[in-house]
Amino acid sequence: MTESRFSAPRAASSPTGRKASDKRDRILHAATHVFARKGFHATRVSEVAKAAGVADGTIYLYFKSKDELLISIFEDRVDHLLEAVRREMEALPNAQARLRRINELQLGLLDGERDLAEVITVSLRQSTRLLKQYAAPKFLAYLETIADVIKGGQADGSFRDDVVPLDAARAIFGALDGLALTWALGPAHPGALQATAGQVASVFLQGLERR
Amino acid sequence: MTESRFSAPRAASSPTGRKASDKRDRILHAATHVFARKGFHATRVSEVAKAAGVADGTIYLYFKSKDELLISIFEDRVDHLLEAVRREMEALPNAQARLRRINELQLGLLDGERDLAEVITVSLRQSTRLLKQYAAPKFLAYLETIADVIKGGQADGSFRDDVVPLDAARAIFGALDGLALTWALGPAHPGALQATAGQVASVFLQGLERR
Amino acid sequence: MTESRFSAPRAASSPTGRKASDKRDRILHAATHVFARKGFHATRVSEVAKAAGVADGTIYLYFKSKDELLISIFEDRVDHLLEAVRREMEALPNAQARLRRINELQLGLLDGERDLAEVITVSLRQSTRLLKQYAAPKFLAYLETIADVIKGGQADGSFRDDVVPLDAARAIFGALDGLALTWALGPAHPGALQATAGQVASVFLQGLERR
Amino acid sequence: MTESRFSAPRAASSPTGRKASDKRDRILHAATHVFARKGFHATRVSEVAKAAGVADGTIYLYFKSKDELLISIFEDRVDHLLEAVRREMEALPNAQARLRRINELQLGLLDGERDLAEVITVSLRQSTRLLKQYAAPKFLAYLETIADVIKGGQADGSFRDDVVPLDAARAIFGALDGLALTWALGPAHPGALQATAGQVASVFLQGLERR
DNA sequence: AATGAATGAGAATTCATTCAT
DNA sequence: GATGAATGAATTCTCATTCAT
Repeated sequence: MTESRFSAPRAASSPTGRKASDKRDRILHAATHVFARKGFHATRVSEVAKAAGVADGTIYLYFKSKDELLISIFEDRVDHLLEAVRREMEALPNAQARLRRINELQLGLLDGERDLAEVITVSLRQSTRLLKQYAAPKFLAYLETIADVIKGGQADGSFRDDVVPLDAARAIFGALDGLALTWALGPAHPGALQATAGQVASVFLQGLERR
Repeated sequence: MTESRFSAPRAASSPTGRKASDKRDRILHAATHVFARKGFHATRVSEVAKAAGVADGTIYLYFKSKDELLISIFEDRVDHLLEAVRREMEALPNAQARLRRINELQLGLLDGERDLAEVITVSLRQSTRLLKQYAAPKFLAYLETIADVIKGGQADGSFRDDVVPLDAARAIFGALDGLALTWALGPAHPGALQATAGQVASVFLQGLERR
Repeated sequence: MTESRFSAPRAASSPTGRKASDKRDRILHAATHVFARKGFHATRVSEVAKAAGVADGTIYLYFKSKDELLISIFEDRVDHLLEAVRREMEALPNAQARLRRINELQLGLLDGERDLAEVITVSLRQSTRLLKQYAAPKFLAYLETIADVIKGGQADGSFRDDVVPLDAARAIFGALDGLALTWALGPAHPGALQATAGQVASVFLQGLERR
Repeated sequence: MTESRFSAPRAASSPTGRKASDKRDRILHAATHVFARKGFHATRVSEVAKAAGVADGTIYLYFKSKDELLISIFEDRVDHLLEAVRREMEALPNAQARLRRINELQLGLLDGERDLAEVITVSLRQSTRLLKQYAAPKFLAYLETIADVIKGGQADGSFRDDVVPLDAARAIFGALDGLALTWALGPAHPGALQATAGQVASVFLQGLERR
């Protein structure tokens, strides 16, 4: 019954069209929290609604289904990541620097956000549909961005030619995802992820280096 | 509620002396197979029964619940797998060879344990309770086995000292897991995974190499 | 709960002097159209709103509920139809001509009342409450109108005396209803129905003829 | 909770395979009764289950959906009708006798069964899917059987050539259906339907007669 | 008056589990 | 032990209706 618990303290930004997206975000945040705590399947839609302070039906105004809700958490994050990566890549001098930055960005987005990390690494795989979606356009776009960096390194002669860029991209994504998983499952150490990112980058860079 | 592991007459009884446990194994194998294909939640108990060639109710003579069935796969088989990995490690001459073998084993390329590898990769994360209660400790044990290989390599001077073994293990696990996931979900290209596995090992080995 | 027929200023108000009732009529016509197409239950209130070019909530300014909307179609329009049928009957010279005209009218071939005829045929039976409470009496009144035509034919000696007028009316209604239903459900063949209507009339007329 | 209320007093007929179809019939009868009373849409599946003395889920062992349940009532009846009509047709001397018998059979099947008549004439049209099904194979087969009788009459020169047999069949079916409808809506008069059947047949026969 | 975002009661259906045979 | 028909609790999603703007 209590209205607008998150009524957005973010000051009065734009005059119009903020309320609606507010609600979408509220649902998304609530879902991330509850999914992380109980797991996707064990969470009832009504629990998400309650946590978001909206009616059950309201969720379906913003998301087609419970599955879509989970997928949206993932895609929203990939969107941000993809945007950040694309924005920064050009400014960096070479493939090495780019790969390092990708590592930092991917882990940085989860660092300090246990719930999100848990959902991305654990709940995400609880939805068969999402799993199929794992090869979804947005995710693939991200992998291809990584692959492009590797291709760039191969083109300028600094990276080995014998690795398939897209497979390497998958391995890098997976490596970072694996770190996030164990981090999410273990005790919380804010900043720990970022620190590790440098090491992973270092190993991969040396591993990809042309001899 | 009644405890029921139904160890079953493994000695006397029938001519071959293993009839009862036969059925339990059949169910376990069938479940591993079907879970690997469709995921734990998407699989109906009746599908496991059908695949095992028994009636639905029969499953409940051997396992308390669907969850217990998944847990039993872990209890009965993951331990063996983990033990096998450790035993193999010892037999191998150096850290490089060991890391390569880890690659092969995790991707289930040998031993006909492909389904089991997939259950671990896909179904593992589908039961929150299972994940936290059973899988997490074993998962850590597995990671430590990998970490030990890396420590060994550092000790004998072939691997870099500046990487934290457990973090490297997490990254390696994640990289392989990510590849296996992509592969398990897409159309089957048996050869492709094996080739990729070799590449990943090569990258990691070069990446970990002491200069 | 509040009674609300909102008769609306039909005189003064706007330049054209019919704005408010305009909207009520628009909704009523839109509903007739959509109900005719999809049936009462399968039609969403929002679909009626869209077809009428008003907001969902606006419908509730003019009608208490979705059911009332259907009832209003009957109240506002079926009476007119029934009256029109009766008026027409009087103007026609003999029972044969009248029966032919009944055929045409019921099949909604004239007056642009096709949708209304379909609502009566299809939606009529979809609301049990509506059927029993509103439609049944009017339905009987309609049957009696047909029966009166037959009685007239018997009185002037052109129709057989051995058929019970009301039963014949029921049969005629049913025959036309059955044809309309088949026609409404299948692909539209405007000409085909008209041709069929003529045949049915012809058969019934010959069938009722006194020898 | 109470088991087997209708446990079949029909004596011990066949040794096996009677119980299951018993349950199907029980559900079918219960549904006919409840649908007739409350209408199809207003009836909850759980109400049918309760009336049949089975669990909600049991209904889905015998019928795919609530819609299928309604359709099955109709189709079972059409099956009986079709079978009876086909069995008898050959033995009858001419098209006139056949058409008379069809009339009797169609109405006779409903006479004395108010619930069934109400479901067939009213509830049947409450399901959009069923309406589509109105052109379903079984129903069409029945119409074609009637049409064949008419064709036969045209072939031997006793019926008019200018009517389309299938349209005439629809009109005849509709006429009988219309009689059943008003009978179902009005007060109960057992035997009334059968009596009327003769009149309708007489009108149609004279109407179809070649001059 | 008009809007349409939000509501939340309500219902069909699924499927793990049981138990009479 | 084995069966599989029957169970019924549990849950997503829909959609008529409301009401703040």
